[in-house]
Amino acid sequence: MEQKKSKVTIDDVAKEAGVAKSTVSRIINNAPGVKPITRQKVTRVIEQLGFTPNLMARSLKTNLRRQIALAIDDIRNPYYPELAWAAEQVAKQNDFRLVLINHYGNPSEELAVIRDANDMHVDGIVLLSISHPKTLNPLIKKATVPVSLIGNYGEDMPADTVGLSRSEGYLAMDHLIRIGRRRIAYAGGPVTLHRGTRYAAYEKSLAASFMKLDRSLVFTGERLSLETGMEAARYFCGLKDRPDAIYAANDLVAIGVIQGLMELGLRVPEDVAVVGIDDIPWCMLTNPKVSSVSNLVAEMGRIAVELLLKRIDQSDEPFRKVKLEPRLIVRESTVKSV
Amino acid sequence: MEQKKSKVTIDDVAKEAGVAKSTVSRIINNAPGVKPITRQKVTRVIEQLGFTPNLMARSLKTNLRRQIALAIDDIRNPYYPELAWAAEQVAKQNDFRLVLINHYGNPSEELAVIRDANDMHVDGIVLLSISHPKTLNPLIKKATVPVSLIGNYGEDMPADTVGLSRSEGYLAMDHLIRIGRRRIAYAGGPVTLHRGTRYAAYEKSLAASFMKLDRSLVFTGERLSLETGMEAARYFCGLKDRPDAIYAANDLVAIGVIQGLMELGLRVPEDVAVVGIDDIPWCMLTNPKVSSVSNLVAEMGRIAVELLLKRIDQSDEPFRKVKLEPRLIVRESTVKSV
DNA sequence: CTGTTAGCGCGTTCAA
DNA sequence: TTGAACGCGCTAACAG
Repeated sequence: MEQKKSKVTIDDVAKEAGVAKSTVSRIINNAPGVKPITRQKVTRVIEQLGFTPNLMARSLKTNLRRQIALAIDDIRNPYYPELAWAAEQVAKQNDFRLVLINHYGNPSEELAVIRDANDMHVDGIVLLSISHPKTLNPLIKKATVPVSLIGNYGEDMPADTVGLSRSEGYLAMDHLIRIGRRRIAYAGGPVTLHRGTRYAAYEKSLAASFMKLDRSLVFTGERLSLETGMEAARYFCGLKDRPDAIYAANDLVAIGVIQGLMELGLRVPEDVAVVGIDDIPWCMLTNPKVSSVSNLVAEMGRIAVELLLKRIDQSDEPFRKVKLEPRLIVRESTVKSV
Repeated sequence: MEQKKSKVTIDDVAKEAGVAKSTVSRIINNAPGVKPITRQKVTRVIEQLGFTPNLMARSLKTNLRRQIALAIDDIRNPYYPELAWAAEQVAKQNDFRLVLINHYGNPSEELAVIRDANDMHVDGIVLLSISHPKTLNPLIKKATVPVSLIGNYGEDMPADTVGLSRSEGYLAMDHLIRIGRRRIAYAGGPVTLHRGTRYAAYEKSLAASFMKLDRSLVFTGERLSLETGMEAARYFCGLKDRPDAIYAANDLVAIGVIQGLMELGLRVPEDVAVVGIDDIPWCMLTNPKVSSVSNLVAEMGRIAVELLLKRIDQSDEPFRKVKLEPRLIVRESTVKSV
């Protein structure tokens, strides 16, 4: 009765059914060439004994673990639950489990994820790298399991990749310019983040519209957080020549900016239009609701896992680089609601 | 060069170093009784060959996988990232990984998690059950790995448990009553959720204050969502005798209620005070910020994992039932900001 | 202090 | 169609 921890093995089944364990093995793996009679008999015994194969032993043989890892910087970032959810969905559909790893954007931890790949019971890794260390490439090459990357990396990465066809920033900037804003400011974190593409989009968009870059309109805080946004708002309001629009490096910053502006008595979007990036769920909860650019995070998670599973299954195809088109979502922080 | 997938084994190391593999085993497990000289030599070879032990084989022997599962209903619920994060932290500190499972509050899926425990590479399960099926108890008894429960269950659950010392609802209701509100409404989902404790707190608190229960002040939607909150707001505003306070079953509902009320031209908290439960991060982003009751979700996650790891390590101690005290957090949706 | 040996539970030849 | 035997890579006795 109290055999809580005792596991019934394939041998127990074989003995009980009066067959060899290889026969049982064939049956649990749906292998052909087993007389229906035998199959039925053994199946009954399996039910009866409540046998389930020991995956550890099986993995040792097959070298397949039916698990993949999802390595992101911090699940608490509102950006990720959608991603993790989508990834887990696809994994589950294929009878894989998902191991969650937070690497905190710490370059060494990001690398450790790959290096420790074989120390984990995983058949592959979905990695979203923030810092994108230069050593990533060689490390992936040496990895014992395939890696699927989310984000935009160099073309030479030896991994399947799903990213955006162009920086979300261009859509955000285009939008601000198109609604007639002329003094557009940038609020973000260190420019190295996201490999600078979000900031680069700022400079390039300005140039493309023949607007000159005003360094005083660039605010960079420590992290992409609400606090940074609020500091940015205070900073911009202190300027003699206030911006009439702010392009924030992500929604958290955008929301902080909006709160900061409103606390200082400014109206959004009338006085200052604000646009963010990521389209996190919070965008729809604030007042005004935040215009943002969606990078289709759930879609990326889904595709990244699909690519990974495909490669685990068959690893000799050329690497695929999937590009998604970011999508502008106009809400109330840039255009007065009708 | 292109040996990406080939793994060097303990035998390779042994051969290369000219020792027996048991010696290598001792070294990688930091077992005592190895001459420093030998240890150094072998260590060098390990480095050189880039050997890392095959965990599958090790697990097969030790029956320890160094992985635990975290089963919650849906990671997209804003309530959970904190929990998942805390759980992963503790796991990582103990050199365990965390497998994420969404069971969608689906009773059968909740049960399947436990039933499939041995089909997963996990040493234990942290389970947060929403529906709390009656068959949970016997299933946990039969499980092959220990289970650690988050939430409030019966005292007879054969598992370590971390829950709250009393329903968060009492704190919320106390608060509303104490700030002088007399017509307090309830907005939530099906009363069966959370085993009804959040609604029960509503009735009991009213009774304890000698306020009579008015059925017209109880609104129950389909799910605990923003939409439900907005519907509730519209419903309550349509009443001839409007409530002056609303106790929402969770923060999502509370935020929806607030949005709904404000769209209808009511002031929060002046006309109607609103309090939620869970203290999700969003509470601090809205305007007004939402008063809520924190159930210390990160703390619960941390403790649940600690209890689980302790039991994995030593399974014969009596089950521990940890109770945490929920905490009221007063923000702007109940008391006018100073 | 180190080597030899025997499994852990399963999949997979190869014979029968 | 089935069975016997071997080995995946590792740990854990037991010798030496």
